[in-house]
Amino acid sequence: MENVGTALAEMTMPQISPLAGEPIERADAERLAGVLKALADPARLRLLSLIQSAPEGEACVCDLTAPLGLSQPTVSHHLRILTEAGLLEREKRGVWAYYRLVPSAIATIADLLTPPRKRATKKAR
Amino acid sequence: MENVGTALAEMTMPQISPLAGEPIERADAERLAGVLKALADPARLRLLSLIQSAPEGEACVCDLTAPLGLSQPTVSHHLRILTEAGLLEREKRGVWAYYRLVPSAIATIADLLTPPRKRATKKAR
DNA sequence: TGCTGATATGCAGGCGGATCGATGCTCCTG
DNA sequence: CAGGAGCATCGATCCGCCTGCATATCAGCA
Repeated sequence: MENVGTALAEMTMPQISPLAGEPIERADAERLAGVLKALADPARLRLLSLIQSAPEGEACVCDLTAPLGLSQPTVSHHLRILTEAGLLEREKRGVWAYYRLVPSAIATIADLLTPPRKRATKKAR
Repeated sequence: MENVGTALAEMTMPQISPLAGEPIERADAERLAGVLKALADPARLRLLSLIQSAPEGEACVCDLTAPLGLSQPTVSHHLRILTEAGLLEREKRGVWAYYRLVPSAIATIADLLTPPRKRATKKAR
């Protein structure tokens, strides 16, 4: 799984809804599962939460290792996975790498999981 | 991970939002990750989709093995995981076991993932 | 009661992933 | 330019999980 971020974009376009009327295809299921796999980890959920609640909505690696209780390589690893999933964006300023979350990405996932009833016509939001 | 279904219920009550104002705790992150792990599998996503799109919104194991291309024990295994996660409910009628999905469960997850903007009320917990 | 069909469970192989220590790379600073 | 700090990558280890085969369990039926 190299670049799931594009996979998320591809799912957003045709507006695939796993819980809509028709069964999803194997490829779509694998794409969505890939993004969900990135979310389905306690450390990564806490990372997203920590970054979102940071002062400017952004945080660098050195700010995240301590609260998580994980080593710096491990934190970098998780941030990499979240970034490749399209959930985080990375901006390097000087020696620091600042991460902030991509709001539309998570909103898209929430949308995909929302039962069809609530998804009125098409592109909500 | 024995009973994630109750975990989802516990998360629903205090209305934990991983992307709300405050960072989530380790235990909450693990509970949510547990439910997301149940979702983060192509076979299980397709199972949910197949069951939802079935005639009466329900399906038995024998109807699901063929479309998935997986063995019957494997399908039973996945259905078990989804059921323990609180995403499916099982009803045994005669020799068959009918599965249907719990709408509120997935709606809850989608809600938890929805960015804080849309969730006006700030439950201080 | 004995048989058959539908499901569930046990067991084992194999793969992917989470983690850490060591190391390399880049940029700032003196 | 040399040293140091912040991060990413590499290699290795350990654990969990997906899968199938074999088997057990249960309900209906002759």
